[in-house]
Amino acid sequence: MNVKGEEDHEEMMKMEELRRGPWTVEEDFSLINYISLHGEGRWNSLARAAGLKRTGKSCRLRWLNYLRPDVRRGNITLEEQLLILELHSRWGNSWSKIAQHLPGRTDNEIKNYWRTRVQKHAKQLKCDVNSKKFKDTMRYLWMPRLAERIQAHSSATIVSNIANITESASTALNYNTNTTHNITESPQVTIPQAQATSNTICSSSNATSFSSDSPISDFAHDYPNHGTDDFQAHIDTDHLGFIESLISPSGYYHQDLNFQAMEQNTEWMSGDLADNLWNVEDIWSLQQQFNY
DNA sequence: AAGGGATGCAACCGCGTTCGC
DNA sequence: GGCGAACGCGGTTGCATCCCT
Repeated sequence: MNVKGEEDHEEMMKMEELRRGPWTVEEDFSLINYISLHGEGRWNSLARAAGLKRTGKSCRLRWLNYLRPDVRRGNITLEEQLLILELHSRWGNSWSKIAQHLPGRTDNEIKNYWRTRVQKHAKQLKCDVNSKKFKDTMRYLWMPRLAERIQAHSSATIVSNIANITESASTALNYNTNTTHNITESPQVTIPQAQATSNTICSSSNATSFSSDSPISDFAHDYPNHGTDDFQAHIDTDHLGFIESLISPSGYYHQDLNFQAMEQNTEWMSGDLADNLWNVEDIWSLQQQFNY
């Protein structure tokens, strides 16, 4: 065996010692314990020092996506869904960038959400997730509906509080539905202008007439930490301003869409969020009104 | 009850970037 | 400035679980 061969063999031996696949409780404990004592970083040496037969990469991933104390687990909330849609429309698949604006959520989690939920619906609609058709469907149907539901769920608590804040903040931010404004340090939440000149912004005639029967428990489920400092802290004022802007009559419903008829005709706005927001048949029939 | 497809998510991989020597 | 190691990101895979027949 030549020198190169020996090196390869040694590398293989090292590889054989390394564990892969799901982490055990013992491994998790070792990693948490080590990081709590010595901090994170230098992942390869950390893995060795902690006695873990894992690559540094694997340790880093396990820590960031699962073991970190501030990782927020559980269902993606309405608000988070709305934010993901908006930020994705702005930045595309920059998951880590998007994740920075969803406290406690990891890029991996957001990526998985996008792939399993959003792309699934694009597939069902037989259109590309990056197509104008799909983006418009998101923008003019899904996002306003999410915003409506968020307000319906939280009108007595969060949004009313935030609305006050937003109102005062909007002055400082020179916020209105036709401008952009800052979210934390960088995202510019653009309030869409309904296809520029060809489609004008219009109001929904009965935008607040639904979802009021949604059980309050939904809210408790979606916002398990609401009311806590932590939760309040993660509600960015500007995010809520953005949500408010999506809600008619100041929102940006497509003028050609007959939402009143749709709401009378479907049940897709009530019940479980994720499924009912995307009643494919309803959306598809509405899409015909886009005159593509 | 079983088995096969669908789904969701944790984990891995490859590659580009950053850092430190 | 060059080089290797470490880091971070987006894409992909593998597997456990769920659901339907």
